[in-house]
Amino acid sequence: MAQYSAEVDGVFVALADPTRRSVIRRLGRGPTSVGELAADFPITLPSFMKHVRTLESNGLIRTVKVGRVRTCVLNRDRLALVDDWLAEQRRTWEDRTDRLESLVTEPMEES
Amino acid sequence: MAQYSAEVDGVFVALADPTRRSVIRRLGRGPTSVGELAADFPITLPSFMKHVRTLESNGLIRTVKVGRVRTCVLNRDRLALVDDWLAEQRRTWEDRTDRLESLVTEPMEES
DNA sequence: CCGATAGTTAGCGCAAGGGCTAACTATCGC
DNA sequence: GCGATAGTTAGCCCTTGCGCTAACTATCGG
Repeated sequence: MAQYSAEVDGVFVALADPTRRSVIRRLGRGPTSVGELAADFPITLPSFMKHVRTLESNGLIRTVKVGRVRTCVLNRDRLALVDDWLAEQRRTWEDRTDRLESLVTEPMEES
Repeated sequence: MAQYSAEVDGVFVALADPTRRSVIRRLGRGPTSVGELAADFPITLPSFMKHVRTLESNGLIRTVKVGRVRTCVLNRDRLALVDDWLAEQRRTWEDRTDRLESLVTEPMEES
């Protein structure tokens, strides 16, 4: 039961927000300043910064401030945790026969 | 900007909770009744049911009630959305050179 | 039919999440 | 040095999420 990994949890929590997922996508194209990133979203800078902090504190991005500009960089390694999690799922369900599945495969009316 | 897919969003939101991820893992081993699932967690049944509903309404599991027992089944297809999302990330960042990355690769002191 | 079992419904409490404004700090450019 | 630019801090609001109890419904078993 359980197997609570705070790391994995943090990553999933960070990815649960569409704004943050968009930031990740954007950063896939290369490092970008906070201001430039924020311009894509209809929220205020302070609100946006919270997302940046969340992403950073969960390890999905790194940021560096040079002068007055903070630049964000994607941390791909961390996304791999999601991959690992998915892989583990697959491993689990490949280990078993699917006989029982058929019992409920055809969707019936909800009670 | 954006590309808001409610489906993808729902899946990530559902996966953001450790209890729900554990349920997914468990269901990887085969269909299981609500009661049996709930026994693994230190929360009350009604609380647990909310997680089940969340998983179901986001398409990660299906459930069928037979007599007084509700049985849950994993819906693997839905997990594939996560896979797709990750694949898209990789596609994006494979399309570019990594020159800029080095600028910030060595962690500096936080401001 | 009656008690036990398996979920369900209703409603409540509280902490966290995501948004905002206002006001402040720290460069940069000239 | 001064104004504009780029973040940052502080504090507030409101909704949502996740947990709980209490009480109810609906099988199942005998």
